Amino acid sequence: MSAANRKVTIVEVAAAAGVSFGTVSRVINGDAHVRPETRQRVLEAMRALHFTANRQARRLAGGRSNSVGVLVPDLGTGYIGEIVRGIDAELSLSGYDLILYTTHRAPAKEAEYVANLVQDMVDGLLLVLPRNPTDYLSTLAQRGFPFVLIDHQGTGADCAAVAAANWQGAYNAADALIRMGHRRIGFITGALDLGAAVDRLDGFQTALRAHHIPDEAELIYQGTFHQTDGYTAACHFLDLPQPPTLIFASNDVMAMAAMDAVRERGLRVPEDISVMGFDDIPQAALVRPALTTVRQPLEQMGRMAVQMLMEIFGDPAVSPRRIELPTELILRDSTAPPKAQPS
Amino acid sequence: MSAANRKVTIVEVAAAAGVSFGTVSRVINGDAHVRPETRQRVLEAMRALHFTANRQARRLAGGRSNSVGVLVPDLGTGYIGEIVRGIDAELSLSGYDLILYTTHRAPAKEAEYVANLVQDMVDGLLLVLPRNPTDYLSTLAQRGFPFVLIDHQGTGADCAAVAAANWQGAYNAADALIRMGHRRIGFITGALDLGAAVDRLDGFQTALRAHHIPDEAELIYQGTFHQTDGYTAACHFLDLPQPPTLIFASNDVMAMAAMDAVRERGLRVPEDISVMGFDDIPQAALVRPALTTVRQPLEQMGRMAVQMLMEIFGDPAVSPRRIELPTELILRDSTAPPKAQPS
DNA sequence: CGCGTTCATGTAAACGTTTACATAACTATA
DNA sequence: TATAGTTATGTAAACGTTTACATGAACGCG
Repeated sequence: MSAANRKVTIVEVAAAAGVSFGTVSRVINGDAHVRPETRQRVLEAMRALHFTANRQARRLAGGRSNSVGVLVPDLGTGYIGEIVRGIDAELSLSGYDLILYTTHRAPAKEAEYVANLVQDMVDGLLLVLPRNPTDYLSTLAQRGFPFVLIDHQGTGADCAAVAAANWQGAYNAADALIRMGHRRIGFITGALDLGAAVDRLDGFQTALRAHHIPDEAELIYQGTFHQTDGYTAACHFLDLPQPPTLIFASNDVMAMAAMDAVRERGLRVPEDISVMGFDDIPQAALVRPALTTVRQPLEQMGRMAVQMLMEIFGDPAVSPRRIELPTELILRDSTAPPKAQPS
Repeated sequence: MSAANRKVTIVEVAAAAGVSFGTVSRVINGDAHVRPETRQRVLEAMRALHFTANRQARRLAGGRSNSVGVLVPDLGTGYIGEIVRGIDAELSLSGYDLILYTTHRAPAKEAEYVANLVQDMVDGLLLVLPRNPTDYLSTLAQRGFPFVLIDHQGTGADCAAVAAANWQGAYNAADALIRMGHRRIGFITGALDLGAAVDRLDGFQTALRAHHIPDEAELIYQGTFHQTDGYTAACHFLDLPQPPTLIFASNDVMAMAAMDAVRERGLRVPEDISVMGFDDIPQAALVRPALTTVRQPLEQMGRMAVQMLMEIFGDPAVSPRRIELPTELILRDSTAPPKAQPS
């Protein structure tokens, strides 16, 4: 109501409530040693003065800042965006603030810098899709700083992590499409320095083997998860003497680009060739034909990561778990049984 | 190299460099009063010790935290994401960190709380699409706290702001499509408590008038920018005795939903009915048929806002400007001249 | 009824900086 | 060569909290 011109501090609240600032601090931090009636008085004073604790000072003095840092590689693909949505939603439930860092600019060295920097700002860290995190992960772990990895198939080191069942998703999808009749499948990999990409490729190849389909080199195109790869990969496949009947891209973005390439050749999806992706980003359902894909529970991964972090906050000694969330094949309109089946 | 276990402070750097901590502080802040050779020694010590200044302490002591807060309503639509991308890119150029707050949870009152909270955390604020900002805007302005509004057609109060030429965009688009032959156009509005939505509607209606086309109530559907509105609006229009030949949605998300509705009726876009949107979010180009739309320079709006903020940092007394970035009609495949033209 | 406990509250130091001020070391001037 | 005027550096207080410790009041027990 009244336009307090300066910042309201704990001391002013104390004065208003007729107690010392120490007591106010105790009330804020929920310390048990404060008489209910005193607490009430303090609470009222806080409300009346529109008091909000200064997080800087809090954290500096050794308390919690009630915010967690989120490191993401970028914001471009929609894929990250979904994860962040989940994180944000869950975080706000717990009354934490989100501090977002994009690290697309940060090669090797900057990583440690960022980690360092972030450390005295936030209570914990959420690392989305860390690229080569070995550098600072050890530092973090060793200092006992709370963090959880999202979508990183790590070195197996015992870090708290949440990921999607990439291998399983790729396997199941390939299996289903093979049963549908496809035997020549062009696969576009992701950036193979990412565990997720390797897992998807591996799941795919295992399904092939399970059906006794030979693993032909010309049907594996090495991509990097970027849109352009989808386009060039599709061109490569279509130029083959015997093109595949299905293109399976390691993510949706590449799959969509592949569809464009197919159409540019005057071919139709899925009548002439089927296309599928991985991720189920929002636009996968919007694109025409709607994209068959493997759904990663992106938003839920974010939520889960936050929950794990809160668990760690509660008990720092808790042994780090790695949670793998299930993926699900989403059949839409971009896939169909192959039209001409020689076999 | 060496695994410093504790946080490195200014004092340790001072010891290593053989100077007092005051001098180190001066070096950090680029104070002129320090001998070049001393500065060199301090710099080396900082590097050797992997020193990074503690932002909390810095800000608490009255300095800058080198981070700016960004308030967004949510992260869902892709529309906001683009703006944030621009902000992030430009911010990192200036060496600032981004602190992201999503306010979807924040009705009326929380706004002031958030603003208060944020204030002692960041050096400045970027408010994306503030809903009813009058509450805290005055507080902010009155305290001389630096901030700039993004995509808010305000009360005309003199706040720094960047926006897109919504009126012009809608006018030009409508004008172009009318010249293409459309005379019955169904318009889906956005949430009319948002200035942008009003401007688009107004631009559209003005174009109609300019071409002496009567403004029929049944051809204006009041939406809220959400996907479902697009669907129901399209159904409404198609059920009309004389359906429009073009549906003009106030954003891309509604336009895409409208296309779905059209297709469900067994009609084809654009052969049977044209559809267009507004924003040019990334998926607008991906969707089939690719969506005709009005491009808002989303990313650039973010960049511009940061630049304005930096300007304010540089000289707080600078008089607040309102910048309106031009919009552009992007003709894609979802629009075509109307097929049967009675007139 | 007095003394050791327990519980509520006040106090002081610390967190890592910045900034205003004090001081020491130089210059330049007369 | 003494002296005022700079310029570089050191020092102390402040920022708004938390936390360990000190104090004082109330209470139960023998």
